[in-house]
This record gives sequence, structure tokens and C-alpha cells, in this order.
Amino acid sequence: MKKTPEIEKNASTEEQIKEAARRVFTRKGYAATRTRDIAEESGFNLALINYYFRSKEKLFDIIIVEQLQLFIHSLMGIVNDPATTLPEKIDLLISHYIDMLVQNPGIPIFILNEINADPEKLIEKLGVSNTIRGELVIARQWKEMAAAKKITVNPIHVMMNTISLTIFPFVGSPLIRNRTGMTLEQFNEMMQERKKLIPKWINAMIMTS
Amino acid sequence: MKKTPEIEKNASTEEQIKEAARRVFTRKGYAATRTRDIAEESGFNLALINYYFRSKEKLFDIIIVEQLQLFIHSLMGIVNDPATTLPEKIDLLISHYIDMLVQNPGIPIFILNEINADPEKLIEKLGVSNTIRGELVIARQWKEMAAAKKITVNPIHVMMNTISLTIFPFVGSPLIRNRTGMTLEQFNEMMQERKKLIPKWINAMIMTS
DNA sequence: AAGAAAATTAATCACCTGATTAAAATCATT
DNA sequence: AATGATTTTAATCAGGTGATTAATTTTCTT
Repeated sequence: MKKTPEIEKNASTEEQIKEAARRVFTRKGYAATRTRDIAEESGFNLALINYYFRSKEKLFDIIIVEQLQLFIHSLMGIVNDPATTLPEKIDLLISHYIDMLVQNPGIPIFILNEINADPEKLIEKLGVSNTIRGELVIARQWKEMAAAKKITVNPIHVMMNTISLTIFPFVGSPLIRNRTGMTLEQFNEMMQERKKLIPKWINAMIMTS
Repeated sequence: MKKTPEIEKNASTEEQIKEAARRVFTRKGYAATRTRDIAEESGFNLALINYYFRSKEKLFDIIIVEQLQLFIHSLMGIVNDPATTLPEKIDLLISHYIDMLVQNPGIPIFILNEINADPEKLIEKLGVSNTIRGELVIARQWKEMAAAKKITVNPIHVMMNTISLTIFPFVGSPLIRNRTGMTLEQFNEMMQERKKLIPKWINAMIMTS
């Protein structure tokens, strides 16, 4: 009997194809990516990509679900941790995402664009699995703080703002860099600064409403 | 001699095709849009789109340059107006863009995505024409205010933040609405609230650095 | 009303792209 | 080394897509 069934044996090249696909898909989007691009990027024959994954769409589904989970999973871990205070959570979230985005600046625009192209389809894919049943720890902490400090801002605004300030600069990076003449290094330095600045700003917002 | 040369005569259907193209391109992006989609959306025959515009790409170039200019032109008008103060400018900018985005929520993700797909190509198209030679009025006003009030924040951060807080909610709208269960009406109401909130927040940021 | 110019359409072409197939190469087991 | 299973490749197919062509309809000018 075979000791190493197909799955383990192929793990290497299968993974290589997936990595190549991830690079090409995130760079050009689903529609603009040809199966041949992935073949070329991976260095393997065109037919192999259909041998391992049954079609371009199946491969894409795997990639984007992985990216979405990468994006959302860590969020839930931080947001639902009873051991940290609310301000600590905000610090952690911002720091975490900036680090991730410095390394993968293309992910947000990729995800947002594919969601935009077909909202229902993608949203159902992360769907119920990521919907927390009970109340989030961060929600309880917010209510406590809001009550104690007589805060009236809509927490959705706060959430929106945190995400906006953290993610959008990466989405607009090519345009921003072009208009300001910044290099990528300078841009990344600014993002490092923002790890400390954004929490301050969020706090200032909460207090001035 | 002909009084109405082709251009005026065709303005109507030519414009209809352009409008249809704008809708389809902004919804699906360049690569996912087939010339036949535009034909169908406009109600005219496939060949007409090549009769008026020579190719799919030429048509797309026209559309995206128009959208970019729509986006940037009003910006320059506000930002370079000596008649308004700096806080007034911020108010105006935010108000203006929220109004525009409520009506065309698909524009930012469309533009950002196509820029991402091929940064150089698009950026050169708006290129020099939109590069202001002299110092912007808003830049002078910023320096004056910064000096008077001893402000040390990097103005690029302030700019980034204003844009982020204004535009990003629209980019993330499908995801945000899905996670919070908001309707489109509720979402748009929140955006109206933000017309007043964002300037407050920006001001709070500037003061707490 | 006639004829020319312009607008619109149906039919078609050449190429691209996702996918399949059958053959070749590699690998594992005996 | 032989045999069978698995991986990889070259060749090919069927359908889709951007674009063109030639014919038809509409509009304009006289």
C-alpha cells in the first residue's frame, strides 16, 4: 500500500501553484487573471493547475477564503479576549493590521474589489462561520466604558474610524505616494508612526462628541 | 453643407453608450466587462460601440479619465480657494465628497482598483494636468495656522485622515452593512451624520498631537 | 422626392482562454 | 529491474470575446 497518498506527495507543487495564484490574483484580480498567468508564475504546466484544482474558479475560491480568514480571524481573537482592556484592544488591532498590511499591501483592495463585484457570493462564503453568537467581549467593555464616562458616540462610527484610518492609507497608497512624492520606505515609516497616533486620535474622537 | 456634423447629431446615442459603459465598468471593472454587456446595457447594437469609440480600451480610457477628473477637479477648486478659511475648506471638502459618494458609491473602489491594476498607466493620464505648480492656498493656510497654534502634526497625516474617514466607509460599505445588519438608508443616514462629525474629529486630532 | 451621408444592424472573423485528453516522465513498491 | 500508480507535459477543443465588414435603415440636404 502507498505510504504517501497523493495529498502529501503533491503538497509542495500544489502549494507552489497556490502561492503563485495568490500573487497573480491579488495583483490583477479574478477576471484579469488568466490561467496561463498562474501557470507561468508558478513555473508549471497549464494543465497542472486544473489537475490539482478543478478549475480557475475553484482555485480562486480557495485563495480568497484563505485571505479573508487571514484578515478576520486574528480580528476576532483580539476583539473577543477578556484578558485585555478596551484601549489595549485598539492598540493591538491597529498594530497588528499595520504590520500585516506593510507586508501585504495588496490584500485590502483585492478583497474589497471582489466583494464589490459580487457581494452576496463572497459574503456567504465567510458567512455564518465568522458570525459570533454571543455578545463580543469588546461590546461589553464598550458599554461599560460608555456608561462610566458618559460617552454618546455611536460605536459603529468608532469602529468605522479605526478601520478607515488603519486600512485606507494602504488602499490609496499608489495615489498618495504619487501626489506627495513619497517613496515606499517613507510611506511605511509613516505607517509605523500611525501605530501610536491612531489610538491617540481615536481616543480624542471619543472624548469630543 | 451639413449644419449638424456627426458629432452633434450623435451626441445623444454616443452619450447613452458612454453612460451605459460607465455603469457597467464601475460595477464590474474593466476586465470583467464585455463589450456585449455595454451594448446590452445601452440597448444598442454591439458594433455601434466600436463605431463611436474605436475599441473597448479607448472607451474605458474616456470613462475613467472623466471619473478621475470629476473626483479631483472639485477638490482643487475647494482646496485652492483664497476666499475660504482652512476649517471652512475641510467642511466643504467632506460635505462635497459625501454627497457625491452617496450618489455614486461605486466610484472609489472602481478608481482605486484600476489604479492598483496598473499604477503608472492611469497616473500618467491625469498626470501633469492636475499637478499644481505654485503653492496651494490650503498649504499656506496650514502653515499659518500651524505656526500660530504651535501645531506639530504632519499635514500629510491630516490629509490622509480626512480622506480615509470620508471615503473608506463607502469602499467598505457592503462588508460593513453585512456585519452590522444596516440597511442602505441607515448607512446613508450615518454618512450624513459624518458630515458634521468628521470635521470635529479632524480638529480634535490636530489639537491632540 | 431623390440622392448622398450618416447611423444602425446582422453576420462573420480571428484570436484568446478555460478546460480536456492522451501521451510521456517520474516515482514508489515489489 | 519490472510493474503500476502518480505527476507532468504537449496538443487540442469548444466556446467566448473584441473587432470588422457589408448590408440595411434612417437622416439630412438639395
